[in-house]
Amino acid sequence: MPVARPESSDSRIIAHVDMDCFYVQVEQRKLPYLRGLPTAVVQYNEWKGGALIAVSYEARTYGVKRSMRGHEAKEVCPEIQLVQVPVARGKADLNTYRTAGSEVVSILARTGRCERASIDEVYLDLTDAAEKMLAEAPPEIFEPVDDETLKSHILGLTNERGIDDKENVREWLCRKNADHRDKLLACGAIIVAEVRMQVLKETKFTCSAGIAHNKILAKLASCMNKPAQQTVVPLSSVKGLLDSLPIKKMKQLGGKLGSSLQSDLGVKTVGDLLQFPEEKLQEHYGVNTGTWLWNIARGVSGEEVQGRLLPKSHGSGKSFAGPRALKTFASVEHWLNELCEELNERLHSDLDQNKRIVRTLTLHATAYKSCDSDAQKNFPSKSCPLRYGAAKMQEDALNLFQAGLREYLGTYNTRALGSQNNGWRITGLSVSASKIVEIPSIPCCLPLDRGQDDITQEAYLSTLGTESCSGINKSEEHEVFHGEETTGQCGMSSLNRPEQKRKAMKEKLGTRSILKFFKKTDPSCSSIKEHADNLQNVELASTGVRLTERPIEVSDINNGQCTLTQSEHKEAWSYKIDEIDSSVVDELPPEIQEEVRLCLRPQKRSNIAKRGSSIADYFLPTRKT
DNA sequence: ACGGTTGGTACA
DNA sequence: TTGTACCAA
Repeated sequence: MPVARPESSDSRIIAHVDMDCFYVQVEQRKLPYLRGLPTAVVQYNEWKGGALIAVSYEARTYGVKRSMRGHEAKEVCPEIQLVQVPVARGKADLNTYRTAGSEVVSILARTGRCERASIDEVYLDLTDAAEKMLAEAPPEIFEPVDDETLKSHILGLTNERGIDDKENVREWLCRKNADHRDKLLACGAIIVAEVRMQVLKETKFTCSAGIAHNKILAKLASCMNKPAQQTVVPLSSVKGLLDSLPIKKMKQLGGKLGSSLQSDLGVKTVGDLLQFPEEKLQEHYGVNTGTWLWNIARGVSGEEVQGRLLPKSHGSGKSFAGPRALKTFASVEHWLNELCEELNERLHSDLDQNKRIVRTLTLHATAYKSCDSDAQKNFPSKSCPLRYGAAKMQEDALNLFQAGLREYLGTYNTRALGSQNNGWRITGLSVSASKIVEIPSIPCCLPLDRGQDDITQEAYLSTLGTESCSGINKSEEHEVFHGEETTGQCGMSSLNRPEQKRKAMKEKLGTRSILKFFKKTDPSCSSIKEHADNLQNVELASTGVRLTERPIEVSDINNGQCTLTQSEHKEAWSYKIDEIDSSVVDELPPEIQEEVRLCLRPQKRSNIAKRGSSIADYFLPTRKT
């Protein structure tokens, strides 16, 4: 539960952007004849037509739901178009959606501090941009005519004179005597409408958005009017909104905590929460959660937009339902190998594109014992330092599994570990990589060792050659995603980046792009500074000149990951460098080890000795004290 | 014992 | 720190 911060008096302007049935849109862009048809994306299709994971709005009108199987969907909507998620290595492969999500993030990030909340959701802190707009071009003077802005939904706004709805919204946006915070919200709405149009223009994807004074209200609002619409939450509407809102609608309260509030305290709506003193809530749910609940009831939430464009971990997993549960050690090994191959590939993409290395490998499994009475225990997750290369990861993952299985089965039953099954079943396996550290100055052309698989390695090297090294493509891509680069800062991409071109593009452009209101005041997100430092370039991007010059396509982005700005590297590096353990460096692809070591300060060796310095120590049975 | 897969956070 | 649990979509 996020820590509440009531002291921050929420006069920020926050937006939550939510892609509309995102996977469907990705498939419809790829297959344009699907546009306008009832469509769903299904994962696998062997069993009952596969599981729906995204449903178009046309299909929803037939009652098609995300929880359905493909066959059920066909029953209620016979003409529904079912598109399958790509499969690689016997499992669902979501890379195309990751890539598409990154396209969107890279556009939204131009507006201000940006947090990638999921593959298809983003938070934006538009406070600075809104304040700048209000100061320099307030809506009350430069009346917005933009249709997308006027289609906004303003919670609590009534249309008493029965005039045209858009005219009604325009009047609200332009009120001279409005509260300062309402004026900022109006600016936020204009900014969000414009950036949503830009997303549509550059990606062909629609999205919906909520604009409010904090994250939780923005999130709440973003799904109130879908698809392709935006909703504003003025301060004056908050109480009326929350009073009758079912408690489960609030983010974080859709699960057990929400149920507990309902059953234990009789709280049905957020408004019902208001009766309870903070102390009471703390007694029931702990200090942090109690305070958080007390604030949420009042529409207060101080969580900041994180300023993070990239995921904090990578995972690859698969479930083995019912009869497909794994019974043999060999089958577990097989699937771990597949999962590790995918993970390894994604880690190398991250290294390539973002210069990030990963430090920890974790194995999760779900299991049950058919005969055993001791059904409570979960299969324990296990982790160890991550060694790059598919073969090493496979070896380590299998060892982690073995360690977990021993613990899961208990000491008496260890003889059952042989390849014969002795009652245990594995219904889920996943490997994940976490503790990602950004590293500077890895030359982008280094041929990285991919691991053992020749085919994979070959494919990798070829993409590296064309995409990462010399090609025009790559430098163009850098230009889209990077801001100005700090000179002298381990300048890797300055080599092949056409700086001159930027300057040449400084010509005068359309007069009133709102993106010019982005300001550099927030030190916590360096990318904002960069964009502010390059106003002309930002304007270029926002006015579609870049688009005209070279449209963004799916193939422009390698593997579902955005590229970090250089100064983000610098900032992260400056305080994370000391944390890199030399034993981790040992496990990097040999070619970059030296590179990384050069950047390490006079070693501060610390915490490798706990388990011993050998990887093998991580797989021994955990000893009791 | 099946919406799957992928991700995030809080806490002990 | 590691491992668990919960949450979301």
